[in-house]
Amino acid sequence: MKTLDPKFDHKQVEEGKYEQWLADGVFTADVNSDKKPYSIILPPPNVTGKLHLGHAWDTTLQDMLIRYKKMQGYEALWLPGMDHAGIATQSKVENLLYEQGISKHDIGRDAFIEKTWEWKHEYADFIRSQWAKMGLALDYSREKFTLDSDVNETVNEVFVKLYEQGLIYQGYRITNWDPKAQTALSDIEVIHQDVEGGEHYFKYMAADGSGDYLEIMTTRPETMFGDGALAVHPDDERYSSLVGREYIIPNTGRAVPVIQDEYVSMDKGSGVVKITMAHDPNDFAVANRHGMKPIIVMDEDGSMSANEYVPTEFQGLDRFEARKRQIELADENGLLVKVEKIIHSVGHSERSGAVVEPLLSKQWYVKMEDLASRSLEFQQTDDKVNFVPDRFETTFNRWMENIQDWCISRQLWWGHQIPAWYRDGEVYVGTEAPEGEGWTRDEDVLDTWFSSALWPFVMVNHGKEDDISKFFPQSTLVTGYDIIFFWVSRMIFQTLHFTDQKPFEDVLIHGLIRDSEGRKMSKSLGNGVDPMDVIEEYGVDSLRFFLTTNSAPGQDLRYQTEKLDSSWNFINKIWNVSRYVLSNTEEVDMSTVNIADYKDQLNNSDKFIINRLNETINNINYNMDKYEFGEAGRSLYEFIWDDFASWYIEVSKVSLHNDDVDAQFKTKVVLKTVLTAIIKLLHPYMPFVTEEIYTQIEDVKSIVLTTWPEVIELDVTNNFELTKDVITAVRNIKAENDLKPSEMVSIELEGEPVLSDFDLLAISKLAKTNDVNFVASTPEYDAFSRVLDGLVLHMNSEGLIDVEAKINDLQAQAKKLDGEIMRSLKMLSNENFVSKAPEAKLVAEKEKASSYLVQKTETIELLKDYDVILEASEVEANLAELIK
RNA sequence: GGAGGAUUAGCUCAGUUGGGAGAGCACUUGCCUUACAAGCAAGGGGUCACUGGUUCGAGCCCGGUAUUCUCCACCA
Repeated sequence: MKTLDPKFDHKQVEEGKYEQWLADGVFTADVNSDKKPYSIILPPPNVTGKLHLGHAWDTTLQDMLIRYKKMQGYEALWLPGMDHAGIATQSKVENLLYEQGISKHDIGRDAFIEKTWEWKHEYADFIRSQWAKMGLALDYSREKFTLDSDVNETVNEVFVKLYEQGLIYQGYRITNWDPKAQTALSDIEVIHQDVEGGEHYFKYMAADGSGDYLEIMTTRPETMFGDGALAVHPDDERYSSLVGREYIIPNTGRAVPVIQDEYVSMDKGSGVVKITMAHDPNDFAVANRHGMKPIIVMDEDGSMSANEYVPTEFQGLDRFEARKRQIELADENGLLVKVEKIIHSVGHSERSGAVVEPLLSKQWYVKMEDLASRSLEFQQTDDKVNFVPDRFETTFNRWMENIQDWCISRQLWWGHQIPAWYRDGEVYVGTEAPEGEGWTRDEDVLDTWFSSALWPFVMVNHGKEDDISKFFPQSTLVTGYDIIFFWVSRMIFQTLHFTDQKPFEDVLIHGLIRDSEGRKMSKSLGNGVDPMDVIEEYGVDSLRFFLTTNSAPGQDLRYQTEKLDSSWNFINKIWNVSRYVLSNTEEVDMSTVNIADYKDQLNNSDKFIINRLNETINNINYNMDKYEFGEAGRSLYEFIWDDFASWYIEVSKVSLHNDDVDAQFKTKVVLKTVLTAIIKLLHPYMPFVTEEIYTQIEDVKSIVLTTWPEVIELDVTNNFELTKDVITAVRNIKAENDLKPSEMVSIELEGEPVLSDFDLLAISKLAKTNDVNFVASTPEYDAFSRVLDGLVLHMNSEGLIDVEAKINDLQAQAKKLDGEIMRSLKMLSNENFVSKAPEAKLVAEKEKASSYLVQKTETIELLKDYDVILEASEVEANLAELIK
């Protein structure tokens, strides 16, 4: 048998374990197993770079669930994968090329895609090495990538089917355009940020030369060249006479007519609005109602178009330059009324950061109405996807209720190319290219989330039909609340549509990880923390325990090194506890020994620790099943540190140093039984250190292959209070001892001799005093006395007691008891409490009250010896009456 | 404009059907006690944001207010 090193060294503990797990195939799920299935699909990370702390958190939660379920006897599958992350990856590679002075157009589509695959392979390897560091129980035999050919096939099939069902269509309308990445975006890829802008008021002079003008406000003067009309509300009497009259766009010679539309608000600004149909979604709608033709004045790169509508000096100018110039020029021409600075919300591209431009273009859309309503109806059924915490279901529902059609085409090269072909205005959509000459394929690719949305059924649909029947729908999806719209909601409606099933039973939503000051971790702030650095310093087990026990579900988590120190200390504690137990219990073989065989030899402390272990196991099961990892972790922490290490191990030393060989062995059995359970319970939180320790308890390949601890079925219920007495006695004696270390000569316990000889021995050893004995009545000598639950503790300091201090001490005890008695009286004298409270609560309260009364009586008796007369109060009499 | 968090000890946060306010870190005191000084033992510290209500009883449930964060929508 190996022994544990004196000092916990996370690097030594982590060394080689992951490789061994993979070699032994402990993470590989068997589709033919009889065991109940449990499955999770890993939210596929983007192949754009390294994993950050948020990934570490997300994956640790999943890893805990997988290991927990495996040990509980489930056939647990955790399916890894990565996402091609279209726009994100493409811009990374473009930047890389840009640094070399190359544009993607220089090398062409095929070569660019080849370069991107190289990038992908490099980062995929890197990500896998990070998964290994984290210890993730992933089944690599099933690993997928969103651009794998079989995934691509499914994506194409889905696209074609949706097209045939009329749920995918091409639309010519205003979309969110990223002029930097030069692609369309969906609504949720646009991030609104408050920035400083201006409300610019221009004069649109009447075309008849009368000198009349209308005052028009705009925040985007550069789009004025695209105006097609000025609009007023039909009911606005101020302007009704002007309808049809024409006004000249400032700095141009072009005049536009006044039209009426209910879209215009009479009470906003001047009540006259310019209609710029190709560069504003609302204006586009108005223009369509009036049969106006769109006028495009800006190109895809954000520069002003070179056409008849844009004045020559503006052509090719960047949109923001054009804005400035237009204002200047209007001012020079006396057409600028005023400019008011404002803070307003402006859409930015999630990826490139560029200000998003509403641009008229032809794109592919998913029609959302039916898909959304089906999801919403499904969430009304008992079979619904269960959100944890459930408030996120409301978030989901709200979004679904207000959803717009989803723009899915992207003007990129990296991604799933859209399976559509064109010839002379004809459109063909199919999984294969159409027959015949002259067809050209759509150059666009699909939104990266279009393929991610299919993950739940694509992932298990790779030629393994059995996997689907066994592991689909998945059991739990774990992700952050920032991903609900992008991914969770889309998985739900796509999976419902294509499989008539939900994608997963539960969605566990966690928060965001923040820096120590509560700010989001971001590149621009430079406050990001690399999980690999944390692992280097604290070890992965510390990181995992920190991540899983320091927040409640759905709440954000602040990264604090103090918490990691604390986690490290806990693991160090576990390490030392294990060292103690293992070095003292070598002869106990856990594969043959059974604690039930020793049930008649168990002392109060043995039963106490088993009782507490049972409570802890129940508590952990309860909380793990509710995804309350923090609560489960705290319960383990308290049990291990307070009950096992601080109490039971100290008591075990008394037993092990005693002469009774049978008792010694029994103590060893308890020690090792409890340790074995603890290490298993800890495993999901800290796989590496528990593997290290467990393989020294039993000869097994891996702790993952063992079983989850069960409650020990022994009658251990009646010893809790006795051991509490022992603990309280030790605590009291030690407290006194600290004050007067050399003066205490003996300890007497007055009352029925309910404690065993071993208990008495334990008290004297742990409190470091002379023998402890039972006495029938109050001793003659002066002693500090404490009234325990059912016993009176006398600490004999042989006449050195300060009598006044002792009296004060006893009176303080009495006063404290009075408070408790008042509280009990209040509750028990309340008819509503007595009649409404659960029976167990009532009984417990009566027992408490009874104990307080006895203690108070004892205290009064003790005070009598010093001629301090303290009568029992009316309150106590009343309470005594109630208890009967 | 709409929605949802958060508000508990000096700091960061738990608090599981309503029933005597907790942890980690920090602080004070005493200890190198044969698993652990990254430890052990003891201790101080809180009108649970404010306010009304329900209840015998509220940190917890309901209404309102304040502060703060986030998301969604709109802004010609």
